[in-house]
Amino acid sequence: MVGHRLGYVIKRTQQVLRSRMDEQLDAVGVTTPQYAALSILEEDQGLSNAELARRCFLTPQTMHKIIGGLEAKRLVERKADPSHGRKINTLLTSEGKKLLKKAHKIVQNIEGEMTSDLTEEEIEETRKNLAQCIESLEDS
Amino acid sequence: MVGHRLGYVIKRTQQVLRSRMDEQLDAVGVTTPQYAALSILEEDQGLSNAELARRCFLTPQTMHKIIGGLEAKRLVERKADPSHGRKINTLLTSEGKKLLKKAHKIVQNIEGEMTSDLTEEEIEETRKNLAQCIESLEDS
DNA sequence: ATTGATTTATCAGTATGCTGATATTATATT
DNA sequence: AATATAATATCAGCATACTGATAAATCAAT
Repeated sequence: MVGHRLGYVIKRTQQVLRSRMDEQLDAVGVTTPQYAALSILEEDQGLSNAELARRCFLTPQTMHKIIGGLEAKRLVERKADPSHGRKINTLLTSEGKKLLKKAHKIVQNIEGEMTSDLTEEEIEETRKNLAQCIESLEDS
Repeated sequence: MVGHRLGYVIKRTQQVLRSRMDEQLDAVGVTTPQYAALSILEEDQGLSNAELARRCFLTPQTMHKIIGGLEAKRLVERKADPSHGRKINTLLTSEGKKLLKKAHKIVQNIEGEMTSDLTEEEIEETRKNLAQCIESLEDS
């Protein structure tokens, strides 16, 4: 039976988590990937599309579309890099910053729900083991 | 920092796992969701589109497209249910069955790589904790 | 038996996420 | 300085994966 494999459980967990996030982030009008991009921009204002894509582990083409959506909603704005003829820097607008505060609360809440029946040790153990899985997959 | 949260690590693990699967399943000509659908069909021949969607936790609309792709590759065939005027049952072709055997080996191999630096106890612990996460999210 | 609710298949539209392709700018090499 | 390499932006196309909508068949309940 396929449902017993660790890979299956990882996939299913991500799927349910993503579903909850999309559901509840809808209240502030963004999707989960859009939230992720905004969060990275909050840590590092003015990243280019290519840099943002690398931070989110996405292709530049995918990130280009995500930024397009955020721009249409006026949550980010793009300005040509003064010291570079090709880079276009992306910046959070004040609306974007405001929205992000609400979004963070929503996501923290979901994460809290998710781990509500685990001890701190169990959470840390799981995090550590999954990090090891990532490393092993990347080395292979 | 966002990179420290359990939800982030779950997402990243699933992303790398999916990437390895897409990469290596390409050798037999299927995508990861197509492989998943074929695997369910192997356990239960002749499921309808709606039933298959529920088993894979996908919408019927999404599954409809996936089956369409598999049908075009002659890995499955669809036959009207004799005792039902609307259901269309999906069955693995002999090519589908043959391909699935190779695909299973590929996926088992990747899963083995992924967990190669974990003990059986760590794998079981991780599986159990993630299953708890799913339950908590579903209850919320 | 007719009505009403559910199930199923499937069309259309949007948002990811990928590969492939192209053009432009920067950078490194000679 | 000229050329090759790399980085960046962005177009197009395909495969998921979602919601919304519609039509047809089944089932439940009077």
